[in-house]
Amino acid sequence: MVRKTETTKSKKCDSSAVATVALQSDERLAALAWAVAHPARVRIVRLLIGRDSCVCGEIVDEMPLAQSTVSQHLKILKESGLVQGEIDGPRVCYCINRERLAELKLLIASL
Amino acid sequence: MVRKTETTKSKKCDSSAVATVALQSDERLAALAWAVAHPARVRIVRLLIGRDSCVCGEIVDEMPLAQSTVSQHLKILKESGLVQGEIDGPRVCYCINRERLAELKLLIASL
DNA sequence: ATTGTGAATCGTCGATAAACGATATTGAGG
DNA sequence: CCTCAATATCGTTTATCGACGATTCACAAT
Repeated sequence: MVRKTETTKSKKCDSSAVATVALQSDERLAALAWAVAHPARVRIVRLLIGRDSCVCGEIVDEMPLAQSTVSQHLKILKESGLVQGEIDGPRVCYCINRERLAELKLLIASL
Repeated sequence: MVRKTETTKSKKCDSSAVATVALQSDERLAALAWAVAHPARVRIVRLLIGRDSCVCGEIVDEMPLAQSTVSQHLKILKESGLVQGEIDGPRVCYCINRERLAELKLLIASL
């Protein structure tokens, strides 16, 4: 009845060393899945995959969302690593990080 | 500069009829990804896949979380369809819904 | 150096997730 | 019928998301 809650509270950062790898894998998968866990971000990812070359804020034009909102989603996608952004003159070109995408696919496929 | 925000506000439920399928696919993928977008839920899914047969609240024993919290995650997994729960006597057995899992894999793989 | 445009950030708001403890609920068995 | 154990649900708290408008930042080009 006492639930091993202490495990969470007392030693959050150092783990038991045994299942560490699995846990990290869980978090890795969760993080990548999280990036794609919103319709708008799925849409963006699809857009970027479609145009093999990079695109910039024309993403905004393709979405029924405010520019700032799209920018937020792009930020999340960038943080997950699924998307990369390069500054190209006055605008920013985004493109898919194929490696990360492959990682996501692998992690999901090997479930 | 006026952003087509109206699109969202005025006609949220009926879409242009063209990209409807794609949009639904986006939401489908997002919903399934969402189920797996949390380490604890990834863990649970892995547990259930591991034990091909159903398991019950021994899931709780495997997790450093309170019983109620695990129950919440299970609820989310159930709502996504990834997991099914059957009442088996005093306890509840959970098992993976292989079809949904396959759907998730397919949707991700076909990105 | 100034301006103008595309993009990121800030601040806010409402909604929802995540976690917990406490309280219901359910079904087996005495 | 009552009890016990396993789950689910409720209620609360804190943190985060998602969306927006407004502002700021960065860079090319004049």
